[in-house]
Amino acid sequence: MQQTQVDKAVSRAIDICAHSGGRLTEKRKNILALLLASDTPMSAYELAEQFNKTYEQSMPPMSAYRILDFLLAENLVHKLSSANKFIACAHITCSHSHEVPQFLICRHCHKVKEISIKKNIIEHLRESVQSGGYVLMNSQIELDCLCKACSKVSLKTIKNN
Amino acid sequence: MQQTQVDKAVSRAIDICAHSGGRLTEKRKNILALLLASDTPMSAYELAEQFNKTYEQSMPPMSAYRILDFLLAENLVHKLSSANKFIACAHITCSHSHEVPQFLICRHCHKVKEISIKKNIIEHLRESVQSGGYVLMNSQIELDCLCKACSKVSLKTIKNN
DNA sequence: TCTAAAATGATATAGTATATCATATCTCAA
DNA sequence: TTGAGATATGATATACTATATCATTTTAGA
Repeated sequence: MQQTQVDKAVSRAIDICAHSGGRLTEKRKNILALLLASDTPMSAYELAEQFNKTYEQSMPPMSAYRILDFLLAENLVHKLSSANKFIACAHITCSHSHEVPQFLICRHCHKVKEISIKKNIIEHLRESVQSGGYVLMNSQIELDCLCKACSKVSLKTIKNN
Repeated sequence: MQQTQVDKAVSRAIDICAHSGGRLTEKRKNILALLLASDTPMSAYELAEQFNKTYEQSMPPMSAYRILDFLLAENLVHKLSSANKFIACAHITCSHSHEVPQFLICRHCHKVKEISIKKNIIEHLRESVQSGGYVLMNSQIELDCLCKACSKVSLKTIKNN
C-alpha cells in the first residue's frame, strides 16, 4: 500500500481505537503501518525485525506478538492461520461494519487479497456444516490461489520453484 | 475409529499403494494406523511419541515428518494447516474417487469431521475468487466450528477454558 | 501526586518444521 | 545371486513460531 494510503488507514485506526477505548500507542501504530505498507503477510518475527530496521525504538519479537494481539482484538489486522502470518485489514478505511473476510492467498508470490464473502455462500456453508452435525463459529476462509500475475506463469514452473 | 475399521482402512491403503507404486512400509503403515485410531488430529511430534509408546520400533520425529509426506502424497492423510496437525483421510475405504475435503474442526474438543464439499458451493467460491482476480488452486477448506456435543455447552464456558 | 491499570522489557522454554549427511534396506537387472 | 542404484530411515543441527512468566515502565484517573 502507498504511503498516503497507509497514513489514511492509520488515522482511521486512531479513530477506531478512540471509539473502542483501545490505546493505539506509538509502537502499535508503527507495527500497523508496517503491515499496511507490506504487500505480503508478515510473521511476528519479521515484523519485529522490520520495525528495528525502520524505527529508532526497539521491538523484541515478544512485544510484536502482544501488539498483534491488540491489533487483532481491534480488528485492524487478521491472522492467516494457514501461513502463521499477519496482514492488515483491507477495510480499515471503509466505514461499513466489519464483514467476515475471505482471503485469497497466492501460493506463488504470497500476495493476499481480502474480499468480503457473499452472504449466500456463507449460508450454504453453514447449512453444509449443519448437515454434518457441527455449528459454524467463524466463517473466515483462507483459499489457496494464484494471483493474476502468477497464474500467467505455467504451473510446472511454479511447482518447481 | 474402531480397530476393525482401522484394519479395514489399512488393508485398503495397502491396495492403494500397490496400485500407485508407493511402498507402504511397516512404519508408514503403523503411523497411518495411529492416525486412523485417533479421534483428533495429531502433530508429527505427537505421532512420533505415540508410535514409540505403541510399537517396538523407534520413531524419531523427523522420520514421522517424512512418513507423513509420503502419506500426504498418497492422499491417505490430510494436513490441517490451521492447526499444524494431521488426520487420516476419512474416505480411504470409499471406492469413489477422491473429492475435495472440507474439514469441520471443533474449536473446543478438536474433533474433526471430514465432509465432501458440495460441487455448487465450490463453484460459487471459485467464481467469487475469480471476480477477485485470483484463480482457485485448491478448495480444501478448514472451518472453525463446534461439534454437536460441545455446542450444548454454553459458549461462555468454552471461551473460559 | 499517588495509585492502579495497562503496556512494554527481558528471559526462558515449548512446539513446529526444514536441511543435510550418513546408514540401512529394497529392487531389479546383469 | 549379487551388486549397483534407488528408496527409506537414522541422526543431528538449526530455523521458525508461539506461549508463559516476572520485572519494569508508562499512562490514566482519582
